[in-house]
Amino acid sequence: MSRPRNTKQRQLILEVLRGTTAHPTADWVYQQVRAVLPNVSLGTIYRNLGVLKEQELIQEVRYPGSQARFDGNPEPHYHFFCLNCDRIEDVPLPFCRDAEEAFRQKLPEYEVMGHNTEFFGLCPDCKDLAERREQ
Amino acid sequence: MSRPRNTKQRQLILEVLRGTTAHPTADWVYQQVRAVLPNVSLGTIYRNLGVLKEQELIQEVRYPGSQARFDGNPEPHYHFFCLNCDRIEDVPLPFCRDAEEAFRQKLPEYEVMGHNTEFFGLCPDCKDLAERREQ
DNA sequence: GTACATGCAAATTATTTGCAACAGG
DNA sequence: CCTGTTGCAAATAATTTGCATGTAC
Repeated sequence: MSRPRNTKQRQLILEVLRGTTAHPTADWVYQQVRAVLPNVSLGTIYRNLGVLKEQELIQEVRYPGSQARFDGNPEPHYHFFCLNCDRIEDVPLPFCRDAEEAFRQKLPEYEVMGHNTEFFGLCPDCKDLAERREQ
Repeated sequence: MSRPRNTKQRQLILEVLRGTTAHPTADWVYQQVRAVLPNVSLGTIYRNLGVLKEQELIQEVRYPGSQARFDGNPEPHYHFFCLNCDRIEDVPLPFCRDAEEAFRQKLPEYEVMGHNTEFFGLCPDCKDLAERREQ
């Protein structure tokens, strides 16, 4: 276990992630950071995303057919994934752990540490588009 | 929209996935299929996994830090992901759509088509190991 | 001063694709 | 036959790593 340092690269990556709700990819973060530190490398981005994840300051979100996405909010919360435009949004519903409790009751031999839930479907924009196309 | 054919490669890939509960990677499927059809290529595996997904005969499961995994059971159900050994298991709890309904009530401008939930923690084997190590 | 971190580039991993030959319906 | 599919190999995309140098503490 090493103690991570507060490099300006790492601070900036965290700021970038905290400053958006778009759940961006590593490459998007890279572009943003590069606007401030033009010599930063993509390797540094990936290494720091890994460190920040280990420190539980950020989360990684995955969805089939999409590359890794990052979330500056480390608290458990729901995500919505738009099947049409690949957008990921936060869902303003309270995070409910009832299912975890049911799991522990039924299968006590497991250690359940948490769960992720992603809803999927069409975001308002894509739903509108789809409805217009139908007519 | 083209009509897929029943090639022996595709049939076999589906059988392999239906014959395991291990949620294997594309490469594992490749090894299994190759035991029967030695000339099959990995490209064929990936192409067919894509087709089978589109036909909703299989599912793809993703978890941070792990490559794509495939599930021969296309019905919505819960997964458990072991943080220590990367194993994915099915969870024998009834699939509950209450959260989807709550989502629709609160955000009717979205079209919610479903949701995925993965629990995570330690499987029985890894929990035992961890407990023994603690002593 | 001593790790940890960086930039750079090369390496690795995972997945996709072009194409000529093949095969299912 | 016609068109979807295959095997092969090369290409692409995503991510990781080795290493000499730089920098936080």
